[in-house]
Amino acid sequence: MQHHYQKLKAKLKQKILKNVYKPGDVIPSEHDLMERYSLARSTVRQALDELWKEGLITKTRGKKSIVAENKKKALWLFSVKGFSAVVGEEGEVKTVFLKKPYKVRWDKSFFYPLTVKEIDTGAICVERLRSVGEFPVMLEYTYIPETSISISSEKDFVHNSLFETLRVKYGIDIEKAEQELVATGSTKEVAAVFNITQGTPVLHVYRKYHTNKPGLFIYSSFYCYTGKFSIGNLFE
Amino acid sequence: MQHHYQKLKAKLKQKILKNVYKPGDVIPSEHDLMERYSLARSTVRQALDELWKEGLITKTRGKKSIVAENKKKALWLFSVKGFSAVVGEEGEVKTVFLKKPYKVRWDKSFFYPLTVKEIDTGAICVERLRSVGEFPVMLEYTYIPETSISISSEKDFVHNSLFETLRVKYGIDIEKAEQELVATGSTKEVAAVFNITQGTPVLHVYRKYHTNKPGLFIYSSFYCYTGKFSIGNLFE
DNA sequence: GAGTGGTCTAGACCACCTG
DNA sequence: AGGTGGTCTAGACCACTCG
Repeated sequence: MQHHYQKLKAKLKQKILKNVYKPGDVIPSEHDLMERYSLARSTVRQALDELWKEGLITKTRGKKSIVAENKKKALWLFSVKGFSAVVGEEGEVKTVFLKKPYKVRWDKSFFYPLTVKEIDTGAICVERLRSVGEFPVMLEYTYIPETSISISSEKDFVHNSLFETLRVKYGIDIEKAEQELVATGSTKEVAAVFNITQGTPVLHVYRKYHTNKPGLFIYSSFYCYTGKFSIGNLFE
Repeated sequence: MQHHYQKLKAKLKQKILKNVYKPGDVIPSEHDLMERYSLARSTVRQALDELWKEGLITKTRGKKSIVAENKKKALWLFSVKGFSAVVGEEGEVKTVFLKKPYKVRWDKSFFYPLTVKEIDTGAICVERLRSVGEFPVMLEYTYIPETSISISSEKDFVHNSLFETLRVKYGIDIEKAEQELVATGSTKEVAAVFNITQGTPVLHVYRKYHTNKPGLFIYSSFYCYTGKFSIGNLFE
């Protein structure tokens, strides 16, 4: 959280999530934000653009931007900030760590090609289940190269958040990500977690996170049950 | 294709797709592109950022950007420019119009809320099937408000492309889009098109395109069979 | 140390919206 | 007509890469 646009983005996001700016409200114009925070317009715009991509505001030429109505029953998870922003009404998003984080050796046929250095060091796997209200919706396996990282208990997490922990304790920031999507029938294990019948279609996502540390990538494989909530995103 | 960054993006994209810049090649630095095309750096960067989001180049601090290796068996369709960019080796992407475009009245329970004006006018539906090589991968239904648009035959299409047609003939540019994803079992009709057994999981996408014409939105509902090719995208 | 991409500033013009 | 967001310019500093 070092760049100006990230700080501004975080401030506005907080105000939106804490209902200082309510759904349907206008937010200050780019010009106002420039003056209020002593920033150049392009910096303000970068912050607002990211808020738009996360589905928090809508922008229209000639009008002020407004806080999005969060009525959708969609999960907005195609942003590297992950899962937090989203989902109105139906209930809050909760994250549960299924096991203690554990060490693994990279599988020979990992879903993304690995560098030699990555293969030499092992990885730490974190298993998490996300729920909206009572409904489990996302089962995630995250793989972090063991280089200079030591997480051995869920108590090591800051604010119960993996990425927050990486940022605060290790200075690791997520900058970008690439992913691949596949629709697949749920396995017995996945079905059990989501409380659905085996074979029910689920979304399987493979993800590779790019960090601010050159050569350091974080990988993730997760399943989404879209029967209760769809997956939403915005793009250009 | 009016803005400078869009023109530059299109030029670079052409060079990449026509293999003037081959996978693994470096492309000219931002500074070079500034001078060559007499543009400001931020304009060059906007073009390159969009190419990155479409998966055509990779960027690294301190190094020149390079043309991405298109080895992935993934469809890169989360960009409003649609389908064209993608998929190496395995074969070319083809688009087939399944029927003549036909008029429909909006369904009462359309997948996105409609304005009164939209409901009053009807819509034109275009059914298309996309294939990679021999494999059909995407069955799409696109709905265009009938306002000031008259497409009645597939021969009305420019370059066999719907969006190209809207741009050239009607001055309609797609700027942004929002979408929702659901994993679902294929219906009999969908299964028949993809030549799979009924119930095989497919990805169902609902999409709303925002255009440069205020109040004009284009809607799309499509199915992706991800058994042969996954769906890929990049984000921040 | 020179080159590169990431961030940032301080202006500008335009098309669009509203009163 | 004045305000708004979308595009654009012409600079600047930084962290990083590489020879």
